[in-house]
Amino acid sequence: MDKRQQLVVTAFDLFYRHGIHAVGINQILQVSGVAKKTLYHHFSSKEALVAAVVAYRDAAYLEWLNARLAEGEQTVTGLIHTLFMALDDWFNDRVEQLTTFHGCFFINTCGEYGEPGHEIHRLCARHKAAVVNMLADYLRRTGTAAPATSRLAQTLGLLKEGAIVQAHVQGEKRAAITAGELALRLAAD
Amino acid sequence: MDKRQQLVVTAFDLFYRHGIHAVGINQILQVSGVAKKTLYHHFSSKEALVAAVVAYRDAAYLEWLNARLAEGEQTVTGLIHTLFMALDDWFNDRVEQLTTFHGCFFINTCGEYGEPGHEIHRLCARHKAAVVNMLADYLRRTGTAAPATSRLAQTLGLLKEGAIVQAHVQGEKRAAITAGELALRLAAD
DNA sequence: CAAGAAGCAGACCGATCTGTCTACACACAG
DNA sequence: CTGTGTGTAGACAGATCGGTCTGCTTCTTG
Repeated sequence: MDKRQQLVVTAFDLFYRHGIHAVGINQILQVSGVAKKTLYHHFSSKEALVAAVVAYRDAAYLEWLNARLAEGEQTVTGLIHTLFMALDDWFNDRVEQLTTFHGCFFINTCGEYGEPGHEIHRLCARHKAAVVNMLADYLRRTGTAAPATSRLAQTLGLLKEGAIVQAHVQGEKRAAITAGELALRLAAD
Repeated sequence: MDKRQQLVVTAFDLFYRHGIHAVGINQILQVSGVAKKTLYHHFSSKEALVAAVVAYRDAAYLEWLNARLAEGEQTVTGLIHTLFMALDDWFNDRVEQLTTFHGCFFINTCGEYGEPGHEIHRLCARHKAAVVNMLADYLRRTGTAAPATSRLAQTLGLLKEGAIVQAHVQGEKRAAITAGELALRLAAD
């Protein structure tokens, strides 16, 4: 793994656990064992590193979710079941790929970059849109009618965010199961 | 307004807008026009101030929500309608009492204090539990059966968190309306 | 071989961080 | 009258912040 990747992975780990503004550059350097000069060779500023970390998590999360959805049954109910079982695995730390659950990195990050116009905030918004798009794609493949897919994908997204927040803030680790049952009831109409 | 309250209100405003770790003590002092000695007279540390700010927002939010729910129709569907209309007002900045919408302060704060054992995190969890309890209380008064009330209150809580996240991260200001429709469909069963 | 990219350690910069302290002012209760 | 509580302004301390820079090494590539 090259130094750039080492920095991004280490920074993600620390940012995810403690928040972005709570973690200093020097801490990232110490943990990753990379020299300061090297960091500023790859990134023009801390914020550029933050952007790279968001992009890294974006790619990792979408890859994981896509793999999970692809291996499930390709029906509407099958997809919903697969989605919320995947979330349940995540909440209960059965996915090494995503590291220990500390809520949604993108939601947490938007808490620190609250202005909707900020670049970091926009990257987070784009991630959430990408997730809903992915869900819509899978729904479309099941043969659901077009207007219903995007509406259902939005609904699943809303339930997913709600479950993540309840799992993180309240420690309600069964939130994915609950949300999945709600989703099935809503999709039945 | 005494100096202690001035500090808390100013700190909340800055924390809510920019995040907690991004705002320094000196900035709070400058904006509030309070002396540093006075701050440390009332609070033993920045974290003690943070705790007071969380408690302040907790009280303010619960008071607002309670007032809104009380003036609505006391039926299940009436309550759901009232709840999500209130959220819609919040998301679209029609509630001066809550200041400009920047997502949920408690969710944002949990992003910065990710460890579930941390005192600040626990205060946020308690707030979320208090909201669900309030919803359950109102549902109970409509004459709904006991086991159904707590389940429905949890569901409403999940939809509420999902709507808040979508409204903040995605800028989807209609999220409360969407979530309200879902809630009505779920409650109809 | 030469050049440049990528790496190291860490000194250094000015700014800012949380928190302490001095010195003084005013109000109010015993 | 005299302490106590609440307040002011701001110097100060020690640590840490993001970021720059020097000097040196190693690898790769034209």
